[in-house]
Amino acid sequence: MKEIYNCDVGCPIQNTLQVISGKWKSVILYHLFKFGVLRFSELQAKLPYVTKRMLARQLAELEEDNVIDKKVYATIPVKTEYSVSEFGTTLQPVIKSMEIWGTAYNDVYTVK
Amino acid sequence: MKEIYNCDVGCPIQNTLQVISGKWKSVILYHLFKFGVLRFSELQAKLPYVTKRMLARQLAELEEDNVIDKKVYATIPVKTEYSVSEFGTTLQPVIKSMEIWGTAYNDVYTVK
DNA sequence: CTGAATCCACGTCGATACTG
DNA sequence: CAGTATCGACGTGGATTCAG
Repeated sequence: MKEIYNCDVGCPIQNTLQVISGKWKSVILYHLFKFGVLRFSELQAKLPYVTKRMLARQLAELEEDNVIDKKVYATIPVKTEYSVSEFGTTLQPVIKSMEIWGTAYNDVYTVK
Repeated sequence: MKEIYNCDVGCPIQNTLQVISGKWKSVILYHLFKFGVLRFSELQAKLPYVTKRMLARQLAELEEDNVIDKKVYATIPVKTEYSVSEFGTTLQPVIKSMEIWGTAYNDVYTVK
């Protein structure tokens, strides 16, 4: 978590944005929900347009917010596994609704 | 719309992000869903931490994407009204799920 | 393989002032 | 009232390199 967007008028949306805003977080969560457990390199493959650096940063933030779990195997070479945490699963309806909308209106923005 | 996030692996989330990403868009939509029609100054009051400049920009983008409608009354002084468009209402489930989550986990990020 | 660290270009955003 | 224009500070993100 980096900052708190204040919004005195009472805006629950802000809370949600705190967790899933960030350029790629919701996409990462989408894939983790879909596949359960993914390694770093597997996530990279699924997000070809995200740099390693950015992916690492977004994952770190998600982990910091306890949305995902990270398991590191001290093998050589190292191997890591990411999965949605118990807390993170509460976000499933949000991601799901985004998926549904994005699927239904898939054609809206395919052409520039 | 500013750019297309490419994601060959088939990611409907990206489509949704195209429309509701942007720092304050989902919050704006949340308020518009809630109140139906809002003037510029009313939106400003509901988003005290957003500058006029940013609010105007986000509204312009939402309008450009046909998510909201803008009605200008050529009175003196000028008066504008914003409301969710017919297309924009399809986003209601997404915003709603964000609202539900943010309400349920309201306490998660109230303390730094 | 999975990152973290450094450097730097670029865009974003806030503050301020201005217009119709 | 509802914006737009300009400027400057700041953060973000990409490329590259290094490390465990």
